[in-house]
Amino acid sequence: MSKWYPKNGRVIFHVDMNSFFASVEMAFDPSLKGKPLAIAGNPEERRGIVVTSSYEARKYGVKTTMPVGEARRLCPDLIVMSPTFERYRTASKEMFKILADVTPIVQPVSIDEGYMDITDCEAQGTPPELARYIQERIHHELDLPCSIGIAPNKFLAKMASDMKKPMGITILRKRDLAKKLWPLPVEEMHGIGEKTAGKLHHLQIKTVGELAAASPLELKRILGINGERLQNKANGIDTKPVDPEAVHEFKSIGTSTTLPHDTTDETEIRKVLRRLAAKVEQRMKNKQVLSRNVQVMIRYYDRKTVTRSRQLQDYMYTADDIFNIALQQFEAHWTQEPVRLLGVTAQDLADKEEVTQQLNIFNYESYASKEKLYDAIEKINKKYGNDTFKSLSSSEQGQVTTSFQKDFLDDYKKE
DNA sequence: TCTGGGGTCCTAGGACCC
DNA sequence: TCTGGGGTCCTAGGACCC
Repeated sequence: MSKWYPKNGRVIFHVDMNSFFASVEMAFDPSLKGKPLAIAGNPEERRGIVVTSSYEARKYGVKTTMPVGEARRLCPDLIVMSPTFERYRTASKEMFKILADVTPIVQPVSIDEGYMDITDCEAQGTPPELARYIQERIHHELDLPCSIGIAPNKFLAKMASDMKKPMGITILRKRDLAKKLWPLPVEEMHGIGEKTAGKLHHLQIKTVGELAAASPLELKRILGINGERLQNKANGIDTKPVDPEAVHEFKSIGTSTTLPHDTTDETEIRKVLRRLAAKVEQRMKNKQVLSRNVQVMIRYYDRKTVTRSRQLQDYMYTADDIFNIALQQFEAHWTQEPVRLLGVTAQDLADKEEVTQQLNIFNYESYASKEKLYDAIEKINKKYGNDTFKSLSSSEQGQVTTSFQKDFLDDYKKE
């Protein structure tokens, strides 16, 4: 067992659910099992692309992001279903519960995959035994297939989980690199997409092994700092820890929608923006965060896409605020050309609790006198409209005072 | 029937301050 | 009158991933 748990090394798992959405639907309705199934948006609303497909469908060449029409041509018996996200979220939670039974060091990276650091799980068995245990529990309890990669770091674990699907368990050690990793084409490496692969091909770098051995200066020239990182990964070097907290650290909350038809109708656009803003508000409320930056995204009929954002002085979260800023940004930058897609994103997020706490010193109790408070309310109403302040909860009142806090604090100190 | 919707990270230029 | 260099913030866009 000791060979598995090196003193200075780590043992990392990457757990990857196989064709997750399709598998969840099959677990929910077993009559779908063994059939070619695709989860896709509604073609009538121009959202008709394949999100996930079952292995049976993949045999026909059905692939993710393929338009439904094309998928049907390739596979006439294809069953096409709309996604039911509630089901996927529930299954995902159950899956992560099973992982958490093994170790608290679990980092979810998306709805259907996550990393685990099992270095300190020696008492529970060898890594292959543990992987088998996790895979079987997910299979028996949730009726879902997954693949697991076992490696000394996250990158290699990720590459490993990809090597055997479905229901694979793959060990990728440093000493296996030459045989298992280096022969792969660069575009199969996590972190290398179409553009980067193109640039590498230009330098006659076709395989991961060639990337590992390439000139660091050349790589830096064409890829910048990313060149060094990719080369390190190609050499099996990745020091990023499994971070269980990462999932709580949101950077943005956004939503977007492709319109059923391209439009230049401002009334319609306003309606859509309002709806998107309401959705963002709801999701911010669920996560208890405030935002200080709103971005609007406009995709035109020709798929040309622009984003315009605005940084604010104060944190906000209401649909009205989000909508007003988004609309203002839209109106300031729209070229009048037909719009295909609209998006609204709240950025520069902060924990509501933390912001409120910071503001607590500016709440009623802090003011030297009632007069001081009335004075503050008057100022706020003047800026935001009469009775605005009264209609807010105390924590919201705290937020509203942000922009005045400096004044107040100065006055307060004077007394 | 051409190409959805949710994100993260990085870069680069301009404004502004010292 | 001409003019450096560092740091930070803001904004827009690109690349990538699932």
